[in-house]
Amino acid sequence: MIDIKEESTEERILIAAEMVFMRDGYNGSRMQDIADKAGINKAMLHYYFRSKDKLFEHIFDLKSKLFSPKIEGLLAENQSFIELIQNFIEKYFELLIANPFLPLFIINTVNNPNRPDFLEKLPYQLNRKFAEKYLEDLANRKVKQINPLQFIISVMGMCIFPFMAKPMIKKAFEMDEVQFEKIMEARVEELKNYVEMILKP
Amino acid sequence: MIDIKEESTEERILIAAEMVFMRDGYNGSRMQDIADKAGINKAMLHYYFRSKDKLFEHIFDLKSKLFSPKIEGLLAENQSFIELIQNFIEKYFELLIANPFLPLFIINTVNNPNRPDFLEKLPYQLNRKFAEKYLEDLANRKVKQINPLQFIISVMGMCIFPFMAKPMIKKAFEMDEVQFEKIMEARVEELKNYVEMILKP
DNA sequence: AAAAGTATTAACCAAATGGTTAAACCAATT
DNA sequence: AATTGGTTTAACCATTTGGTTAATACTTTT
Repeated sequence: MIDIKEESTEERILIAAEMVFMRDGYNGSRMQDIADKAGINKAMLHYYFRSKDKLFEHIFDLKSKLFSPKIEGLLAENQSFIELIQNFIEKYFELLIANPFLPLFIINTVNNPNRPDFLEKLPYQLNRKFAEKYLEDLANRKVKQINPLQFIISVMGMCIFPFMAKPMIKKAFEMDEVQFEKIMEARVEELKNYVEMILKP
Repeated sequence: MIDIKEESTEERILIAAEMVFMRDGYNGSRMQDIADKAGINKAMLHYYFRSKDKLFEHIFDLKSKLFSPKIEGLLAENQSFIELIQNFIEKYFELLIANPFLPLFIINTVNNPNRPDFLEKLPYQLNRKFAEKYLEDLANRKVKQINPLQFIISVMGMCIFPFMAKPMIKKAFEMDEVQFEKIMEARVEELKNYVEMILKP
């Protein structure tokens, strides 16, 4: 348990709210729970953030930016599509290992029919840039012909799915937490190999 | 909207509960909402199923069996590991297209820390049988050497992920519902190709 | 037809929950 | 020291929500 006593009240609320919302989702979260975790009175939550909705929106805004990561850094170096994807997998796994609840949080929020506007907040540039780079390399015969849309969805799925299905995976393969983490670390290289096997002409 | 007026009260409750629980999750669902959809009094829900918990458990029991599908049928025919996986993808997509909310429902339930027992209810034989078959084919040099555990997780992820990320995918690639469904249908062949490219020696 | 069992309803209840208010507290300013 | 502005608290409020109850309607048995 992190000690959040040192921070300012507003920071403590944000840290507590992030913990609770990420773990329990909007509907499963209780303002009292957040207040307790922040070590403050429930009224303070409304003093700093007017309502549960507004507080949630604040957390979502912070977290949603992480989900489709900025790939400017990846694109900067003049690399092939295969290298680009492999690089993406590496960076994305770092993020997911640091934020294992992020996928479920984002996907649940975005699937909530009561909050269609939240869908707009996610950054979507990434997919187009991937597709562009793919077509460029295809013209130069540096990659096999596949459907880039399907391919990108596949890569995302292979990265994200295990973090959402973690309890099932642990159970199915009789793993403890440490073993699971080891598997996730090893997964990066495995996926990079798959990418090569699928794309290399 | 399906007309459920013809069915018995108990059946109508189950149909309504399935709709609501699958869409809104346990915490997001309201007993009143289920009662309204079933066209009955709220007290009837408690008359037939003692509590919200029990009703939810009933629905989960029915749906959880679908998630890790029986592969006896697939294993019966004496086929290679590659064919087995390809066959699995085909059958699994049929299921997912018919039950697009199933993955999110199961994964959310199983990630709920308040209900650790629900994790036990899922069928897990499938993974072991896949691994066995893989090792058999590996010995006969019919498949490349990969990590079967990582591979199975990858296949599951590639199948399941797009159904959970559907709102984001539609938004990112500016698709409507019909286009999305077409992409999902086409996805089967694409994934079967990936499997060959990864596994064929 | 009477009795007995089953299904259904309206009204009600208690707890939980998001949110408000008015007073108290505290730090800086004058 | 008094004023002022922001911060914090305890108590309170209204609504929602899962669940109950007692009476009523409907079916089946005798």
